[in-house]
Amino acid sequence: MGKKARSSPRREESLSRDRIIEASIELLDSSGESGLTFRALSDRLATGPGAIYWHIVNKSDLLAAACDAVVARTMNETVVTTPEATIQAVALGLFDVIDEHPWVGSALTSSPGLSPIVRILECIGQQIRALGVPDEQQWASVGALMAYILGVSSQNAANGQLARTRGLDRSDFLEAVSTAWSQLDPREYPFARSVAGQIRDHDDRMDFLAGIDLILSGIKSSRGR
Amino acid sequence: MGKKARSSPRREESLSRDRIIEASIELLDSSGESGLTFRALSDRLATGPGAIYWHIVNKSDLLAAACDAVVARTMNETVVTTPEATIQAVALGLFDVIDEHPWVGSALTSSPGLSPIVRILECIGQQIRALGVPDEQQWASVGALMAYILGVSSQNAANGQLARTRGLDRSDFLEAVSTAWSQLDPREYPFARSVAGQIRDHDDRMDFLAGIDLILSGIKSSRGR
DNA sequence: ACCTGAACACCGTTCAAGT
DNA sequence: ACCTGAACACCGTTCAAGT
Repeated sequence: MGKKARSSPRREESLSRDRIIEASIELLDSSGESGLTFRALSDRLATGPGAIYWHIVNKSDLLAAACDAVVARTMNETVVTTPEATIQAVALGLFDVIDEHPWVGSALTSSPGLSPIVRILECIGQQIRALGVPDEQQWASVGALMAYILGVSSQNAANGQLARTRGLDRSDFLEAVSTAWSQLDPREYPFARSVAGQIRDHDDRMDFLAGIDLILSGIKSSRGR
Repeated sequence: MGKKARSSPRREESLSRDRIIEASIELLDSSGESGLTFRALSDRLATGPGAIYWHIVNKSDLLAAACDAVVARTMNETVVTTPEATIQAVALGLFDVIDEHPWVGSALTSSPGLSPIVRILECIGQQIRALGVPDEQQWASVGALMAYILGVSSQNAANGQLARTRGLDRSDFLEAVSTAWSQLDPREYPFARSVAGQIRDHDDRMDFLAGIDLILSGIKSSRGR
């Protein structure tokens, strides 16, 4: 129970941008967005807070870099087959990374460096092209898919975090939302009340894929004009 | 040039939750998310930082309340006509509020109180029902539309903020993104390069509406199974 | 019941000083 | 060239004390 019995292992390698980013990801995963602190980070890296600034410009740069690293890893893992299957695969891949690393969701939207966004756009864009979507419609199609993928994934991850904050697991959380919605004023919220039941026992990933198919079918049906 | 010549007008009314939320919105609009501070807020309200805690539980509650107030205002302004037109109207309404109040975008995603989300879901859900979408597809349809609307609007607002940070107007910013993309490695980023030209002179709001139509056509085409 | 404002335990960031 | 760690100017939040 010694005051501070060498909590972190003695530093073996010298500091580097990559080692800092790697440690940041671990910190973000274990303690969330608010857990990434220059003090916590320098503790883990067995150095002082000032040292980090030699390799990283500031906190938002650090967050963007961590985000890019995680996204790049996922994009590289995606196997390219048919356009539809590839889009589904990359969508599910992103859904799962964001679920595993909830901080990626919010970091992506406000990402000052655009690189992770461009990575995703490129991959989806190539498939949209392969589908034979005419030039003028490519931008809107890719935009719709990306907004959907990132939007739903972020919301899903935010729900998961919110649930965790309240000490519930996912199904307890959905249960709570479901009953809250079913108690809304039926005059003002008829629709929310009517879908309250559906929300309880649905599969987030399946619904997510159903939405992708919906958008893909919209893209294909308006392809011939 | 007196040290501090009564910067804020003397308080006339007593403090209240509504007055605090109103002042928070002004502060968020004028100085962004980082401008909302208990000290800045209490200055503007001519009181001490502790007083605010009598009416508000904490900062995230305050942000959620400000967000809800702005969203509720927009939703109430939307005129209901045909389902398609109503969905377009509410989508454009949200696009514009989020453009005007960029902080709403990020606050909506991580909103711990779900009320603004439910407001939007209810409005869109009623239109989806009116379109005759079968029960099992309603959830996915509404989810796709909401994710698209909030996703694109938030991204658009984030771009605007990013541009402002760098002291550029919107078209200068798009110009910069366009040239950055056109300089990407053609082997790795063929698609991004090819759409780089399109990004320069496009109308964000028009593209946004095109995406809505795309999703609506997907919803309608899969409606009969 | 409502407000005050000092105090606490944090932040990100800087920078003289070291090696 | 790279690292150290004290110091600065902030935060959100609490709470004894006032009215």
